[in-house]
Amino acid sequence: MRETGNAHPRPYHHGDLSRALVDAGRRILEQEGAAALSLRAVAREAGVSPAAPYHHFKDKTELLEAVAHEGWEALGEAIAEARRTAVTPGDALSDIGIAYLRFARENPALYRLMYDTTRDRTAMPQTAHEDESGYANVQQALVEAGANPDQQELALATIALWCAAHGLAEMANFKEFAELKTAMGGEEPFLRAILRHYGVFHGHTTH
Amino acid sequence: MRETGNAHPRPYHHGDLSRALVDAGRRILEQEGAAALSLRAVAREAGVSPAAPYHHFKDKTELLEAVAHEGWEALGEAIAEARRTAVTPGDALSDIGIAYLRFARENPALYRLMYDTTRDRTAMPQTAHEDESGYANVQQALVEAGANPDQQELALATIALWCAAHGLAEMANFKEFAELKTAMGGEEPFLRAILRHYGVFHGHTTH
DNA sequence: CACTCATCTGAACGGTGTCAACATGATCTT
DNA sequence: AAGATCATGTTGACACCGTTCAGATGAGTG
Repeated sequence: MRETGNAHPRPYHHGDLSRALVDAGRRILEQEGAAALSLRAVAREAGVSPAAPYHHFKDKTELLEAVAHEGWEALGEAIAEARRTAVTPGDALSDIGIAYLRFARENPALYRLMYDTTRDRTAMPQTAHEDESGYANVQQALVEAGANPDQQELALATIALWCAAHGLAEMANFKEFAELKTAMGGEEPFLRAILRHYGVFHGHTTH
Repeated sequence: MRETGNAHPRPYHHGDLSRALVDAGRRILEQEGAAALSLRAVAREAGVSPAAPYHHFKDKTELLEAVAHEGWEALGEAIAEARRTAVTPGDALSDIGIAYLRFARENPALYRLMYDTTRDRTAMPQTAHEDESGYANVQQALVEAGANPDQQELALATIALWCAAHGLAEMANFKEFAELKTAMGGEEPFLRAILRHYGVFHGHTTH
């Protein structure tokens, strides 16, 4: 029942197949899109038979969840770094927002998969409840930016921000916004302007 | 090249098959979930061979777009009614938000399909640019609530609101929020509290 | 009536997720 | 060292999927 195993134990026949499968899944997802992400394609890419993955994941769903999990970790790191490198605590929130949106824009298929799988389970990703997670970082940044520290109010503010960022991430590249974007001098000003509408962002230092 | 045809012209063999197909698709979507929504299942449900739909839709995608289109119309009506029945212009915005969220909660599979198809086309639904659309209603409600009437600023505010509502709609039933919801006395107070965080909502009249 | 042509059917193709039966070989026990 | 164990991988099959194509059907038009 042990999970995946440690780093390089070079196990039985293939050599950490589960890892190879997840990597293959991620590559297919980024390069060929979600439509091409079939169990068989992943097995093909990893050089094994179509049935081999079933010794590591009970389902196609479970494989996809593993891929999504890596996505959540990467997103969490992007957020943590944005907070770490922010000039002032006041900048941190909008910098986090921009980092979040950049991640979604640079990994669109992965980002979408992440929310598809979490929605199917009607639960936040596991990482979202750990200390190093994106959620915790947003919450702390809120506190440092002077938000109401009451626990319930703080939870509401964090959720509100997260939802807004997610919605924006999914809609930001509608064609209809192109005109508005150029009128505002690019995509980042457009995004920052919308973030500012949520009332919690003050950031003006941009790059 | 004419679209679907009018109400009851009782055409060739089946009798407005395209309509029957869209209805079947919607029923399958609501009752059996998105995973069961196959072209063949829709044809089966409509009592027709698997190849028949191809005389009305060039693709499975095109069928799904037709289903999604009905969803956008229904959502637009829900928003229009919420605005119409709001007690004061100040209530309209939060009432619209609640109506939006209720629609998403009551038709989760349809709501998801709606955004899947629109995201694939990287374009807002057609309805979103018509006068009777949800977008226009939100924009007008914003004006009546005293928002900045500058056109660019107004567009930004509308987009910001729409994105926030969408993000909230997709995340609102994460298990992790259950505790917070009951602590606040139900789901609607929870939703209204989050909407209030977006700074544009004042509503307190609830039902 | 004969003709046309949109509409529907039947059968087929390659692709998919999944499973059961079998092969393989690393590790553990003796 | 030999043999047993058992996780791992393969082969082949099943049902279902989206899609296409040749042919049947039958409503409307001349």
